[in-house]
Amino acid sequence: MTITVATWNINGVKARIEALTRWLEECGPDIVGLQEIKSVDEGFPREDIERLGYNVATHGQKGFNGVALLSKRPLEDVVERLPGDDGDEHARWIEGTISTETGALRVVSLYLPNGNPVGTEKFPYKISWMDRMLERAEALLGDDTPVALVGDYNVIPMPGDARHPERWVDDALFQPESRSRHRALQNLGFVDAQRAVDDADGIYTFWDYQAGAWQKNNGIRIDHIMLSPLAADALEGVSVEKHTRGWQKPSDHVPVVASLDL
DNA sequence: ATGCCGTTTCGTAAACGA
Repeated sequence: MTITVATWNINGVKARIEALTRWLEECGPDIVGLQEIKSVDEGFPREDIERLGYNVATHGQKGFNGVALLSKRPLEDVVERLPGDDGDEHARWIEGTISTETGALRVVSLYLPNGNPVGTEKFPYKISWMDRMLERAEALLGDDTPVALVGDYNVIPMPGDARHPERWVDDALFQPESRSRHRALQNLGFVDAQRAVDDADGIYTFWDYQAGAWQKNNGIRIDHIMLSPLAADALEGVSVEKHTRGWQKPSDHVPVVASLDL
């Protein structure tokens, strides 16, 4: 049976509830990882989403960051922290498992640190966070359950993932240290779902609000669905929901959806 | 380009984002 798993950096769930519910009704994904909900758990518009038939698990934070999982099936074994640094209070990680008639899928919604500006403490925080992510990703491979690591990675993996790669060479999203760790995730066995189904350049998931980036198609691909080998074997297709960027009051990111025959 | 735009906060300017 086909399970659709999606990721969307919503850039403020309360400001975006109209677009979010519109897209959930239109697309009907089985499970969605949200990032940048910018809300505490108590402020999350849970009822508006539950009304559409979704279970909701949130890991919120005041003001910024914050991740969530929305699932038509019950969410089991929810974990809200990335291990490796008990002092890290940023809400950037939530994982949960859904059961299907034929098995299960473990889904992580992750919001990887931006890391800018390079040269401040923000960049080593990003890199050490990625090292922690790699540790957790490797541990998840030890289970029999297929895994989907979905989210805003804040990494431009390849030059072809940016309209103007030369403009990003000094940016944390395109640093060799960021890109090599994204490759390390693939070397563990995780597959970039988008590249697996279509290796074309020029497929973007983010367009800045500034300087007419959307109108000029000055975009980057930084929202990724990374699949463990068992999940990648089930991959049927990927959709970048580009049309949502043209809606009223859009997020600067668009959803990415993978279909898995599990 | 210390710019552009958008969301959030014990707000009315500043932090954060990419």
